[in-house]
Amino acid sequence: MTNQEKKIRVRFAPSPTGYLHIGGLRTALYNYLFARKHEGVFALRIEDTDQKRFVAGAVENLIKALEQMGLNWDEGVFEDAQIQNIKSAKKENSKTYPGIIEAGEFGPYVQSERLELYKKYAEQLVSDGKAYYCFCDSIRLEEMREKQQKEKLPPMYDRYCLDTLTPEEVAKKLETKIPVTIRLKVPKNEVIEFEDIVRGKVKFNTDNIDDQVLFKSDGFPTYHLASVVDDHLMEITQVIRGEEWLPSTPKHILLYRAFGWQEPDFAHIPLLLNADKSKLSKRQGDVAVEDYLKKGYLKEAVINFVAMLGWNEGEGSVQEIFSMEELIQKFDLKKVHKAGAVFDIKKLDWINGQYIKKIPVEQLYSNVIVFLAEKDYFKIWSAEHEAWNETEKEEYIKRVLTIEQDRLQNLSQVGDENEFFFRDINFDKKLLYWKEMSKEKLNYSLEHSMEILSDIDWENQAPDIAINIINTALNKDLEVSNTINLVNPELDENNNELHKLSVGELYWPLRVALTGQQKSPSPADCAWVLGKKETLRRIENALSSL
RNA sequence: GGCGCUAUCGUCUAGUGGUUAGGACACCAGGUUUUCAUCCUGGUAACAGGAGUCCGAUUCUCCUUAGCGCUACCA
Repeated sequence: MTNQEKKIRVRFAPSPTGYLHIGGLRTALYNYLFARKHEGVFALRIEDTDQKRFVAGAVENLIKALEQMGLNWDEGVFEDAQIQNIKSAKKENSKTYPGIIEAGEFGPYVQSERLELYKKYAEQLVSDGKAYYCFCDSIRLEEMREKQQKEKLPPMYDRYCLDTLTPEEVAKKLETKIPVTIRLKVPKNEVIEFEDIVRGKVKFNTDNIDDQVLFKSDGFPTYHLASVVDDHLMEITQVIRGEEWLPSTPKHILLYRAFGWQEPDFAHIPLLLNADKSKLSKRQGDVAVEDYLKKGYLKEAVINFVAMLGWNEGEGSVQEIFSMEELIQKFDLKKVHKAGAVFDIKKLDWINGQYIKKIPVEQLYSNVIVFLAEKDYFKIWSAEHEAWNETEKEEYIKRVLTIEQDRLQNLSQVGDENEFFFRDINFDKKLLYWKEMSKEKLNYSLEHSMEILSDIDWENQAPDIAINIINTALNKDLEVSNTINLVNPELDENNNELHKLSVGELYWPLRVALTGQQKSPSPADCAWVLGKKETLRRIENALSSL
């Protein structure tokens, strides 16, 4: 039976190193889409076989981020809150991670809880003559490699322990508790060929493959052994993973063969790249999914963006925006690209804007609030600032705006590290306006922002003006009663007119809701002056008044 | 160094043995806009190079080049 004919089972198997990498998200997404499309199972397994890299809370972070992005999985590791939705009858608390629950028939799903298993299989390979014990220490290995490099030879294990040790010597050494590893005995001059779903035929000669360590002296397996054993035991049918694993795939195939197991299908998806085409890294921007969420990107937009990096439906399609349902329906591993894709944040911004336009106004208000609150620059709603009195706030505002002015004047000197700051407050446009504005005008908006906000009879004025403004924003064609519905979705949940309000238009109702005025500083700035509590109160009040 | 993968506008990509090589982002220009995360119209811009197969190659083959990945008791 081919893997395609079996019940489709795929997995995302991250190693918990702190956070969910954006590239990891895409790998998880492709697995998820493939599983859902074929009505298969999507599992989450934790590959924590490197003790040195242990990071507290990483597993929890991973689960949380995946959950936040709307990728739900069927078996593997879960957090408490998710577990009621999981069908599997078998649920157990993780032995290593407090608060983590493992559900599914193929557990444990945490590799550090499967050590005995790997040991058993590694030893089986030794007794079958497919692997061997190695007692070489790191010093010898290092010297060996140095020598090989000097001689311009590929650095590979020289089989010292296989070639020189007699079975008796091995047995003796085993008893003495000298650190020992188990290495795969890679056959000589054999061609390993396999059909990769995205790349087609790929060939490797075993002469270039090192006798990989399978089982480490600390009692943990390496990735190679653990993933092969687990994928087989968990009945994984397609291994969908990053391209960086392509060179080690022949090792894995050798392992499947040594065990006499059927290989899964492999799909090696292209890398995500920095602007300079190197593998996407922390150095050149955010790589953690949670960072993007924090900046106000919508999860739908991030998913949409990441899905299109290396895949599209082809056939001349010009569609750019896909819902998760559409992605599931249209996703095809064969349409995944071979070449890496540069992660271009500008396109994400645009996609995000498309999604912002679609979401209901009411939700958008809260989104704006979140967005404002998360601005790096306007760190205004911390406990510290909430406690400030008006004078302190004014002082602070003036100070910040002065800095802003300086920054504007020195725009050309600002380096890449401030890109985020400028993007967030749309500096290109702001710069133009400010350049044109006279000093007095600038002062006007500064000094009067406080005045406006304190003087107006906001309670009475705001609602009327809001209706007017919104009417204007909507091309003046709509009845006032309609408009009320637009702004208060609860009155008519099916009112899709809501979607007609554009992002820009949102600023007007928001301004009026906050200030009761048609002319005022930016709503963003007003919200900042008012503080989070008051801002929310005024928005709610405006909504209910309508 | 060795092995492998990859190669269409700046970026994400569509596409074909014969096309004005299409779309989107970005960019530029113009317009719209009561400042803001508005909108509209238009424009610039690509088949890495060289052989071969063919009447014809961006498309098929080979080579070169470039980029990237891997080359650990990391994953």
